[in-house]
Amino acid sequence: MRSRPLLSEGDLSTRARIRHAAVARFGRDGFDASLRTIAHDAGVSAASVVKTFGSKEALRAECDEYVFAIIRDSKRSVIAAQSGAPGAFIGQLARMDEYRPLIAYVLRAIQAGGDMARSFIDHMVEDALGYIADGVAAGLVVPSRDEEARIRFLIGATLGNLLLALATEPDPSAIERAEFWDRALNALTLPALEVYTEGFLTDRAMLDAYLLYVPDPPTDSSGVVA
Amino acid sequence: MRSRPLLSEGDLSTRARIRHAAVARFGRDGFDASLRTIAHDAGVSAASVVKTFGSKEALRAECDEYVFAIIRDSKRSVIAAQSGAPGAFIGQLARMDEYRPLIAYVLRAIQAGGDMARSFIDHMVEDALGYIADGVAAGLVVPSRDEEARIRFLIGATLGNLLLALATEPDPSAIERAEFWDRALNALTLPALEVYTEGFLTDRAMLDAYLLYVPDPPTDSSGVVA
DNA sequence: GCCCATGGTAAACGCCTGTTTACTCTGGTG
DNA sequence: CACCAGAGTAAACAGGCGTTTACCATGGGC
Repeated sequence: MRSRPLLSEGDLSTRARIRHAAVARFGRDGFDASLRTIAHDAGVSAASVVKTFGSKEALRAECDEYVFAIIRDSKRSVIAAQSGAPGAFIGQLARMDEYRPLIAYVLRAIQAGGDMARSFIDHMVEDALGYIADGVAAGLVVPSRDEEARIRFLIGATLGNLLLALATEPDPSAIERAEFWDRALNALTLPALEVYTEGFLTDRAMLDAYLLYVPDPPTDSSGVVA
Repeated sequence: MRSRPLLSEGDLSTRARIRHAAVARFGRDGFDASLRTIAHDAGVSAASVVKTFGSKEALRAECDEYVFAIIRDSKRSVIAAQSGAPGAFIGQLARMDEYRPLIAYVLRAIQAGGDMARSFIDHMVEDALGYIADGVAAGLVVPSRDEEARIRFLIGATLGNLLLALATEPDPSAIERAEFWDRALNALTLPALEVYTEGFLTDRAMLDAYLLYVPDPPTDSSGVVA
């Protein structure tokens, strides 16, 4: 019910101002960003950050929760656009000025790994399992021998390519600008649509050989085949 | 012409022993690993590392060069297996005990970004441009409207998925064990072969809409479309 | 008018980092 | 033997980090 639900700079409590600065700075520079830098961004002292949140780890946890919640909500808004590849909604959000810092934060969190990365990806997988099943039922999507493994692969392809774009970008401030995301997403869209629509290999030799080698698609959750 | 050309533990000069320890430790823990840890692994003092290499940055540079050179050479050995997706040879190498620390190192370097990551990926792209063109000419590979963009996407899909597996692995020592790579690679192989062989979307609507929206495939090297 | 809770800070603390300094040991040479 | 070059190290150093401590201001309740 807030009039400007995301990152508004002006009339915020100290706590919210620090959190805002932390999300932006973590997204820009990664989680090695120092408390003093964040404090400076927020216009307070480093001691004040610790006094407000208890510790850097607690600040990080609150940022995680904050960003995660907003992204989760926003997914419902753009869920109509979820007809494409799993993970593509990240790209849609990154094109919106107000969501861009949050997407940067999410990518940094995935890059850093840990529980946050795992649970975020798991959440995307669970989401995708639903609407991909719908796509298959509607005849829009080719069925797979292991739906979850395919979804993890496709999400990994999208996120992984974005991660690579992030890691190989020389200018650390580029991640804040729309131009960076336009460039990264445009480079991805055509080849992804090509490969997903027209395939990449013309004959089935490799797939059939692998299917022969591996007796059956796995039934456990990890997609591991013996 | 060395009898054991890669990482042999025993009869090495101090310089080689430190470099060996550094490659292994950087690959396991990333480049934040401390000089003291590496020195301890190599059985020397931290001062000795600096005295031998000049600085941590110089040690890192020598490790980069060393690993890069070996991977580059080894690619020629497994080039017969390069019939599959771009970047897949990384997976082949990771299954070999002697190359596994080097692959871990490369992934950490890509994760860390910077010049090393860029030049390594560029090198893979250049390689793939050649043999994918052959595949297209032989009728084994579907042609693309922008070959380089497709290759970057496919390489990013493979490397990105491995990066995600690395980042979401809770046990930091798992990366040294064959089981981790088997798990990660097995989870990737089936869905990749499926999508590359059978496609993912059944109709051309999205691709055609995008092709209509974007006037022409780009001719510049970056794959950027306006 | 007093007083205490609240919110904030400057300065210091302890720890870890890469690096430097001063020193010791060892082995080969004139 | 004398001696010097090279390899190696322990200990100290400077700087950055997250965090703690002691302190200051401000403002509402008795």
